[in-house]
Amino acid sequence: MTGVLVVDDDPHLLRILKLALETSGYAVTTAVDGRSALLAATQNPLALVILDLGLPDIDGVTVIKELREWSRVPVLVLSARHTSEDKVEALDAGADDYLTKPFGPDELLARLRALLRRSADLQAPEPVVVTENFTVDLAKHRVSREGADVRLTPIEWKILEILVRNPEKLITHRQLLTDVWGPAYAKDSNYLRVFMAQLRRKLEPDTGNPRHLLTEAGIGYRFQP
Amino acid sequence: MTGVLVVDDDPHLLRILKLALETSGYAVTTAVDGRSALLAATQNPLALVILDLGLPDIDGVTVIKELREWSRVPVLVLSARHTSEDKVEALDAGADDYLTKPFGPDELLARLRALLRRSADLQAPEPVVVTENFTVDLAKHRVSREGADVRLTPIEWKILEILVRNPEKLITHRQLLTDVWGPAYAKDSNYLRVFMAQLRRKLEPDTGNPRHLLTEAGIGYRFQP
DNA sequence: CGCGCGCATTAAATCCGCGTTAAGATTCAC
DNA sequence: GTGAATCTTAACGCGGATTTAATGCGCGCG
Repeated sequence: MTGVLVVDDDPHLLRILKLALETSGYAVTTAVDGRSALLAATQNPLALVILDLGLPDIDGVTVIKELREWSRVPVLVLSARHTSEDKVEALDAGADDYLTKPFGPDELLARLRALLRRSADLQAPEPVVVTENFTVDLAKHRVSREGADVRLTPIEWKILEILVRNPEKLITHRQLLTDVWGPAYAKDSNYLRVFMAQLRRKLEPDTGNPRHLLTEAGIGYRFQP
Repeated sequence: MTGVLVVDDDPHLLRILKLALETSGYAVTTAVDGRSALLAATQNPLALVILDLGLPDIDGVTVIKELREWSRVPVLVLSARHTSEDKVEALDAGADDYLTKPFGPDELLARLRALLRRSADLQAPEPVVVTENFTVDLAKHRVSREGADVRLTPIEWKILEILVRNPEKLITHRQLLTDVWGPAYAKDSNYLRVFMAQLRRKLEPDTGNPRHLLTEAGIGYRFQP
């Protein structure tokens, strides 16, 4: 089943969209503001995001940019604003399509199909990441080591997921902190140290010499498959 | 250079589009009907097709379908028809985007960038700077020399990043100091000497005769790829 | 020729971030 | 309400990164 995240602050429109999408066979999760949208995006396996730009808490373009820091999921923008500047800004921030209200449900669904068709090309048919010591199944929210399941707490999972979704890429303290605890905690990296230690204790054979969850002193962490 | 095929039966609009695209740095080929469009698509290496639906010989949707028989090149449709049915038909035939006339050139270019960005993911996502002695991967925050990773400290990385992001450009002491240490340190260039020495020791084969990290006496430093 | 200036290089001293642990605080299930 | 799991907070030692200082080199200039 294809997972779609719909973000809109209008509960009415949200209901309609959810219904229409579910009727067409998509698995829909919803969010009503930017913060919870970004949260939901880390916690669900998504094939596409439908994003209304007019959100109560964060500017929609900012949501796109933050999402693009670590995800390439296709983003279809809805907006009441129809000037060229608005469209250019959203598209250049990382959106894939821009649909102005009011719009017909048929067109929305067709554009959605077009985006999914295009991104199906690069959908790595492997939501499972394997290392010689442990395996991570993004879709199933599961981690196992030597055949046995490893129990991860929510925060541990979230950190691991962000790192694993960006193999070999250096993820900064700032990004991890804001994605897990919110922007208010962007400075305090003590949390990270504690939880990275936990993760390594659970996943690394030798916590003193980590082979997959690497520290980049002063900057962040990196996952090495 | 990115190749774009523009198909439109209106010579005036065709000229305008060609000019706008070439100004933006694309290599443009043109066609005025469906038959020659399909022919041109077989003969040129294309990154994208801009297709007007109102063609004299073949129906535009048919053109898309025929093209899709053998090519997955992104197709951006232009059309004067703005009903849902038209859009759905074109998108489901294989188009990636549908823009109704009249449209602003800015929006067209933004949508085109969005499509190219998406399809670029499929090919080679390598924002890497290479010299004959070392390579710098900005996205992954990685530097390697002769295949082996080079460990850089945060400050070393920051300096290198600034230089590498501006190849051949002269960066002043002042700019490097303020970007790395903050405006308060804008005067003291001793820091820079120490760290440039470190960088050269790690990256240059002959630190006495640097080939890539050059000193511009009295002014600043320069990166030469 | 001697002097001063800016740069490169090195080594020592200082400082800070990291990993680690463990003790409260909080949340959640029942 | 109780207990277990999880999160927060604080403290400490270590190693590496940054800072600081000292030295040598090349060049222009008096």
